[in-house]
Amino acid sequence: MSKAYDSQATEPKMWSKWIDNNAFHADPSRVLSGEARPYCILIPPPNVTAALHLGHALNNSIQDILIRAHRMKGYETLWMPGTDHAGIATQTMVDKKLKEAGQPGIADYKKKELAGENGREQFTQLVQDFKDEYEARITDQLQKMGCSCDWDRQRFTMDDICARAVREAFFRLFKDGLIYRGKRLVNWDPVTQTALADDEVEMEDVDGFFWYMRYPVVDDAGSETGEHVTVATTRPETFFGDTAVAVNPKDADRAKFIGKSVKLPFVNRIIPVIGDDYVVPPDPESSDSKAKYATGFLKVTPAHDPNDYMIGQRHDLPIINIMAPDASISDQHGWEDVGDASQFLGMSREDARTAVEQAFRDANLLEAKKPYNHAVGHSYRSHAPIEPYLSDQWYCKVSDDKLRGSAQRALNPDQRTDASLKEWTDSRPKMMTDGSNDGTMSFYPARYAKTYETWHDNLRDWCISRQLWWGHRIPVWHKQVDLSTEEAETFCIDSIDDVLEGNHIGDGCFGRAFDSETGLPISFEKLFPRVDNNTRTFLREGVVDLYLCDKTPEAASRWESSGFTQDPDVLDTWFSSALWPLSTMGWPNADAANSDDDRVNDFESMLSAFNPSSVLTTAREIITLWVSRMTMFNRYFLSEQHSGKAPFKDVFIHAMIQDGEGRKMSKSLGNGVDPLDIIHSHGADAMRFTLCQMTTQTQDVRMPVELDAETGKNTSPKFDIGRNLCNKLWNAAKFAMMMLEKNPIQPGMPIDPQELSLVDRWMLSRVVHATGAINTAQRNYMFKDYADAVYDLLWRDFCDWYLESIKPTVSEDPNQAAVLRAVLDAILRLMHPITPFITEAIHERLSTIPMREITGFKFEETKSTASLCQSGWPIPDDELRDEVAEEAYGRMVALTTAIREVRASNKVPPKRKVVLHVSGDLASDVSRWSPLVETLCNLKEVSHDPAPDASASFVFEGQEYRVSDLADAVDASVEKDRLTSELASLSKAIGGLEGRLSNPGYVDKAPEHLVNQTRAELEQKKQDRDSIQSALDKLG
RNA sequence: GGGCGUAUAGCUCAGUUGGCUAGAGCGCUGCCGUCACAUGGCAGAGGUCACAGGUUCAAGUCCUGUUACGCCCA
Repeated sequence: MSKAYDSQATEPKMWSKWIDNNAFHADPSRVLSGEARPYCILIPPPNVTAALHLGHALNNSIQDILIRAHRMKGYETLWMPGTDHAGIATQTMVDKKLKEAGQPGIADYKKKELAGENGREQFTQLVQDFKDEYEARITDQLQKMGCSCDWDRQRFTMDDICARAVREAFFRLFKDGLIYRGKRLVNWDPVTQTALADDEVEMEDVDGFFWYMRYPVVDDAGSETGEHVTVATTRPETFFGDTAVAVNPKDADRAKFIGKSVKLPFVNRIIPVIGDDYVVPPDPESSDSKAKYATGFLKVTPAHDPNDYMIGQRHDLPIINIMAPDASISDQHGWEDVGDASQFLGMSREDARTAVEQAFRDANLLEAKKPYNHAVGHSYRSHAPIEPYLSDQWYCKVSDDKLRGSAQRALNPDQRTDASLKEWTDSRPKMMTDGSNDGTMSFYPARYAKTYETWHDNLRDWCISRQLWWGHRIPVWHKQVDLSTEEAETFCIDSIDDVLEGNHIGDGCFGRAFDSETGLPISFEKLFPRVDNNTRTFLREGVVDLYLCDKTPEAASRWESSGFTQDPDVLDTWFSSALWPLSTMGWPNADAANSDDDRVNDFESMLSAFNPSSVLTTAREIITLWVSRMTMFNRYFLSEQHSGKAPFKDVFIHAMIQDGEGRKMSKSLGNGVDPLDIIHSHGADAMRFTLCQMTTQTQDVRMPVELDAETGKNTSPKFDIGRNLCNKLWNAAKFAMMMLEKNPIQPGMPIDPQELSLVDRWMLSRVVHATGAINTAQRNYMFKDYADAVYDLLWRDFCDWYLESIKPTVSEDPNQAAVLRAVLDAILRLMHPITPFITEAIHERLSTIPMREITGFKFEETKSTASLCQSGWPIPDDELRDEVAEEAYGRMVALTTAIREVRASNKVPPKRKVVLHVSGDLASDVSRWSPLVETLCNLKEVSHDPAPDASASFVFEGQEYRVSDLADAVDASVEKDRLTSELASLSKAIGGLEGRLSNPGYVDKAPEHLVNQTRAELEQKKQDRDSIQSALDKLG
């Protein structure tokens, strides 16, 4: 074996071994037959937009640790891998790359599409190529990290199987009335020109202004009365779309204006002054900045402000959209009465703001302009300010109890809050109801349940359409139909030949009709009025918009020949992500999935074997974006009588890695660390161990980032911890196996642990302790505790003490050799989930070394032992826990430490052997511990004679002992200093203990065992002090 | 404005239901080329547990308030 561990040479070999053994493949039939319990993790599919960063490395290391541990514990283990198409992010990224390369971007392809030249298809093909490249790159990264995913089942959110799930889900929700089309204000990103969901909008504080604009009051005839009202606004450029001015009816000074009218300058539109509670009356002294800056008059622009939209709804105000999709001022999208404002048309909203200010100023209509800092929504993708924009969008009615309530009820009742349960009485989990499936999902750490709960309490309907090309196209076809025509009648009657009920049109297709005039839905009953019990007729007047949702692959050919056009929009990426627990398992059609995927043929078993999954491991911002939606959909689509099960039992939210200054790692700051760089410099195991050890229960962890001068790449000294640990393991194993190969273990009957030496019994007991600690840590997702337990077991117990202790005896003691072999094996298994490559490599060699069983030192049964990765987890009997050995060995360690201190303070050269003088009880202990003490303290001999004058003293368990032959002469002053400082610290401790015991409250009220413990401790310290004092006295 | 988190050694972090003289790793100081490992060994220095009150026999830990920083939501 090499002097140091070589990760670069080892990792590829071990990876091939696992793949050749098919070690990661999950077999659902073993679950369904009851042979094995399932353990399943669905990977949070990384976006194909970019390579993985350190946060991914952390998240996936955690998942692999859990997966590998459970595989070794005998579970049938599935880790489902895959990637996410990430609609807007990927499309934007490809567009940017094309532009950087000087090639046509999406704008050019849009022109092509308009010209009928297939621009959409050409562009999405380019994105597809990009996706292929990044998917391969991400897969490679995960494999380099050692991720033991079932690679035969890898999915992509836009592959055929996932696409079928999306069509099915959309169809069912559409049919059930949980998807609707609505003209609403959306969060519009004018740069990417798409709607965004609420959670895709980032609030940023912006230094802006309040503008105070005067609107003249007019009389009934429209003539100015000479009065005016002053509105305060942060967005003067939207005034073209004002359709009212509002005041608070309780505002005594201004309520008199209600019912009057004002004239919009330049536009010359006459708009009413209305009363609405929403308006905040002005109060210059108020700490509320709204009241402080308000004038009491609010301009109401329903098409460009969500609050104004609500006011507009309450007062039935017109909604006038004054902008084009790129947010320039336009009279082409719903604004007709331009009046004298045509000079502003075509301006960007930023230019318009300046121009409007100037125009008002010139007309003496600008009263003031005050600086104002406020939060403005920005697109998380383009970072442009969001424009509230009126448009037709598809919504998923997540506010329905079947979705929202179901997600609330999924939460473990211990993690619900009283306030939420009180407000949402229906959301109380119905745990007592048979088959309710409620209350089964728990968050770790528990505090994150609150984020989940609050999100649902405040949930609004989810805008699911995106004006993009990269994504799942909405499976809806539209046609405006004039019902009076013969063609319409023929079409409608023919198409509903096999009407079953409602608007069900044929197999897999469902339609809804809306009155084109009013936009109101037209029911089936109205469209096909009943003549008598058996006959229906057809409504022969009016124009309707027909929307047909068709989930079948033949949909396009079926409807487009009849003049229908497919909705051009795609679905929000999270719609397909939300189906991940279903689509990856072949839902809704296992047979079709089997034929779509030639790698596996057991989709029919997957859903029942592995859904719900065991745990979802993710970052906290995903709770709202993804956890919620997966829960709603899984429960909705798997519901029979009751809501289906939540898609996972546990949700583990891991910490976020920041740099040394507490900033997010990001490309723009240049403080990111690339996992592949670390794998290259330190090895995958070192990276994994370090990340595992950093994973505490807090929400942020810091990783100081340094630029490596040699490679020019970012790294962190923290990874040295992992590298050093691997090297330590490598060398300890090398040493142990050298011993074992020199003196091979003879096979024989299992060894009775009672026949083993002290240090062997101690070491076995340490393994039992560590195994327990590690199991507990895993169960509670305490990854740092796991790493620390491994560190202590390997480094402190095994290397520092066990290996050092057995050096003189292991070659002559066959039982000890067997223990060494067994303990190293157990350590490799306990470490394997964190550091899979190195442990596999060592185990490969260890498994060629003969072994002899030790009674009670057992390992879990697994379906294969072809590699360590597939082998069983340690399950040592509790009887191997040996408190007597731990106590005795602990005393020996304390004695060793005391002697080493004497040696160090007297500057005894490490090579010099000294003489220990003991008498009394300790003498027999030391002879029993021989030759451990001699080896560990480097003793020439243990003498029972009194020490010569040239010796140094130390105190052990209240008695004074001496060490001689330290040097040719002992320096009395060093000795004196050491003893004096020890005496001082003892006196301080004694003072503290005496103080506690002289406090009557303590003796009376503290538990008795604690008081006794304090008394015993005081006695011991006093003995120590007296011994030291007497040693000092002898020094004179 | 609401919610959550964090503040402990120079740095990164542990510290369960209150019960040690507050721990670990890195870094630092001294010694060590020793035949598993210098990516190592042995020994050592280093802390008013953010601040102010309170509860208690006992507070890093519980309560109240304050300050600073971070994140999420509005």
